[in-house]
Parts: sequence; C-alpha cells; structure tokens
Amino acid sequence: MTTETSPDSNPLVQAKIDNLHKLEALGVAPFPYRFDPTHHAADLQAEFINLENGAETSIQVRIAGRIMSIRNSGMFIDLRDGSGKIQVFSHKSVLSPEKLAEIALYDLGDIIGVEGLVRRTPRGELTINAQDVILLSKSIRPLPEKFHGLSDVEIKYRKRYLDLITNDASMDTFRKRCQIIRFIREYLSDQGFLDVETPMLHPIPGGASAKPFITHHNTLDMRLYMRIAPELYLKRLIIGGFERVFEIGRCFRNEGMSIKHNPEFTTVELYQAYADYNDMMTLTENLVCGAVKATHNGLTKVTFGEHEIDFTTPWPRKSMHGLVAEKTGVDFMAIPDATEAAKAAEKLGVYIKPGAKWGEVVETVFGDKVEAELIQPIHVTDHPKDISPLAKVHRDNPLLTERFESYANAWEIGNAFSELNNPFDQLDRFRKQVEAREAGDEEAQMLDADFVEALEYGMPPCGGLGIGIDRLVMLLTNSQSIRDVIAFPTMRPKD
RNA sequence: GAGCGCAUAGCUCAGAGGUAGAGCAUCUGACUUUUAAUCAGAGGGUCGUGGGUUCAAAUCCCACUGCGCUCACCA
Repeated sequence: MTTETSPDSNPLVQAKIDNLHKLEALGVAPFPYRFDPTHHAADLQAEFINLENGAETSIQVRIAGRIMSIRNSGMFIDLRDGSGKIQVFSHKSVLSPEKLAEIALYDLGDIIGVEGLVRRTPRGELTINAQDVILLSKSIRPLPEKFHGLSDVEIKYRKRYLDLITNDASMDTFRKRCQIIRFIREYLSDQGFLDVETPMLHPIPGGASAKPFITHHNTLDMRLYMRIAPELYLKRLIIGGFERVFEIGRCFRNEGMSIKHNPEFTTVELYQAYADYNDMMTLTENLVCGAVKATHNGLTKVTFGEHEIDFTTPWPRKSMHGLVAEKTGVDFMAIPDATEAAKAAEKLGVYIKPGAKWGEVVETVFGDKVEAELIQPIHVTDHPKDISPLAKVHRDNPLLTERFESYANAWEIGNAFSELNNPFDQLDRFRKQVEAREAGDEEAQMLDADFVEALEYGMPPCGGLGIGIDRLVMLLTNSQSIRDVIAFPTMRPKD
C-alpha cells in the first residue's frame, strides 16, 4: 500500500496526508478494524435532556463519528454520527501528552471513537469528557465549508455523500423516504397483501404507455426491455390465486427528465381480488394519509412551498368530465363525437392535436384547465375509455372507465382502476393500441398475447392501484425537485 | 428536443475591459471551558474548455461541455 499517489496535487490534500504520515510515525493505525460504540449522539441528547448546565456525571459511554469542527486547538471537537452531533472535550488533566499530540494531528473529516464521561458544560452543551480517543479512519480530502455546507446542486447530486455529510435536511429527507416506504410495506402486509417481486426485464414492456429502455441478453440473444410498470405480472399472480399482492420497486422510462421525472423511479403497485376502484380510493387515502402521519408526528397536514395541504380523509371524489364542466361550463358527455368535442375544446382555447379521440380531448382540456387547481387531495374519477386501455368499462357508461387518478399539489400521485378482466375486451384494447403504434404513437402499448391468454383462464374482479413513491416523498418532505428525493439521480457524465 | 440562465481558491461568494478578492478551510505562532472560538501572520487560482475582438479579457463576441429553470412527452 502506498500513500505516494495522492488523489491530486491539491495542497489541502497533501497537508492531510502529511498528518496521516505523522500519525503513523507515532504508531497510530490510520485505518483500524472496529469499534464498539455504546450510544448515538441523539440518544445521549435525549437521555440527558434534563442534565443541568455545569453538571458532571460518572456515566461512561463510547461514541464514534466524523469530526465536523475543532475549536481551541483540539480541546473541543464536534462529532457527528448517524443520529446527530455531540461535543467531545479533551483536556490535559485527563489525557496524556502523547494522546494530546495525536489529537492535534486529527483533521476535519476524520472519523474517531471516543470513550468518556457525560457532562453538560456551563454554557449548556452536552459533552463527552474524553478518557480515550482513537482514530478510526483518516480523511484526506477537505470537507465543504462548515457553516454554509454544500449548496452547489450539481455536486450535491453527483457526490451525494458530501451533501449528506454537510446538510442535515438532506439526511432527513432520505430518512423520511425510508419511513414512507416502510409504512406502506407494513400497512399493506397487515392488510393481507403479499409482498412480491416480478421481472424488471420484460420481453414485452406493458402496463403503461411509455417509451422503454432497450437492452439485450447475450446467451438468449434476445431483446429485453427494462420494465415500465409491473402491472401485467402482478395481475398474473392474481390469476394464479393470490388475492392480494403488491410490489414496491423501480420502473424505467426512456423519456424526458425534469424536476418531476427521473429515468428510473419507484412505485408501489397493488392488486386486490374482488375489490373495485371505490375500494382503491379508500385504500389510497389510508396509504397516503398514513404515510403523512408516519412522517409528521401523527398530523395530517403538510406544508409544500406556499401551500398547506390537508390529507385528512375522506377526499372528494369527482369525475374528470364533471370537473371540466364545473370549470369551463362545457359538458363533454353531451358531445360524444370526437370532432365536435375538439371544436368545443378549441373554443375554450385548448389546442387539440389532429385526429385526437374523444377521450383524448377530454383529458387535454382537463390537463389545461383543471389540473393546476387540484392542490388539496382529490380523486379524479371515470376517465374516458380511449385513454385507459387496462381499465374496466364503467358499469354505468360505456364511454368511461372505472378509473381514478388521485391528485395533490396539482400532481398525479396515484392511478387506479377496476381492472379489466374480460379477455375479449382486453384483446380488443390491445389491438387498438397496436393500431395507434403503427400510426406512429411510440408510447402506445404492445400486444401482450401471453397476458391475454392468462386472462382467458379467468381473473377475479380486481382493484388495482399504483402510487409514485418519489412524488409522494417530495410532497411529504417539501422537496422541489425529484432529484432531492432520489439519492443518486441520473446525471450526464461530466467528462 | 426547444428557449432562458449559471460556471471565479477545497467550500460559500464578491468582482462586469486595466496587477485576482473576502469569509470559512489549510499552514505557522499564541491561547486549555469553546459554541460559525478568538488573536497575529503566511500560502493557495490556466476565472468550465476552445476560438475571436482589443494595446489590454474573469469581464465583450462565437462555439463546445456540464448544471439549473421553463416548455414539450410523461409518473
């Protein structure tokens, strides 16, 4: 092993490597093997919250963490562990001159272990009076500035570890992400849903309308697609006899990136036999409101930007065409002809692409005129059949489906249907998608004959629901960009 | 994919044609109960890359690269 080849010729790096060599000369191992902490900083802060200023205890603890700040020539060190920060006090009345000389060679960013007694300084800072200090890992690169932290967004995303080291808020976001996913997993498991895994490599990408990533398997010499949704495999499990299944996992879509889109993103999809979309609305409310409570101390209100969003259940349920009629005064249900509907839309100032189907017109008007106002949680129901190839036709109206999308903060956060289980209808819908595809719609779905065959064996009536986890995490952590809730967002290589 | 904006020391940022600046960090010294510790001193830069205009470019112009925002497609 050598320390000759430094990462670069930066003198700041060289100074730390020099300190490493000086420590080695003192017989200090810069990268030892293990340490046994007895406590975390936050536990101690909580446990001794009532310890008075100036009080000393004889309670001995071991802690470990990264040096974030050094004051008074090493006498005071702020240590940061996975839970928070705590101050370490190293005094010549306790530690040997040799140990003090060693501490003097520690740098910001080094990871150390400390054994000592708990006290609170006269100024009120909970502190460990060190009886022994040990270097656990030497750092040889300078940390971002201690007060402002790291604010260059490009470095935050490319080198997330630096963001996490310096920005507590960023660490909180990823902890909340974990809490949200854990809540969903536990809630669904408690409701009898089976936690399953289905393929991410699909011979035919299905379950959504999106452009897939294409890859290739060498041994099979076949084209495979990264999944755009797990839907069709989860339904095959329902056909197989599992009555409730869910999957939390990654989907991949080869589309534009934005503040709300990353090429890989996480969804929860679930299917419940013998349920319909009304049941899915209730389940959506329970999942989302429960996730809010799990991350907001049991409260159901969230602040996002300038809005306060109240997730208290139940949420309103309004049809897409009804909301459009409310907002524009135009009842598209009375204009079931695509051409006439397009004329009506254009009269409202909404551009409709040539050849749009009736349902696409309704959806476009909804997107232009209504969507932006849906700040408080709401279920938008009964989407047109033309835009919902996997949803069951509405029991009261053949133009519509039993589908809903849940909105909050003007974002779609959930999408659900009474699942289509009629194999004749499904085949017909697939064929219409194939026609659209052949007409140039790259995002129209492919015909999955194997899935249709599976349906032919019989799928029970079934409710299905998908929720975008990343956007939910954004909402519940007041994050303005999806890159703030994905630890390693997709970035173009720098060089 | 299109439009607009940003890129200066390890980090956070000033500088807008005339010798490259500050704070933190680093190094040297002082200081052993500090809290963004303090005090004195020092070092640190191909101003994203490549062209151009000019006596002179971090600064003006062009191209490129990366990032951000808005729009389009979408969750």
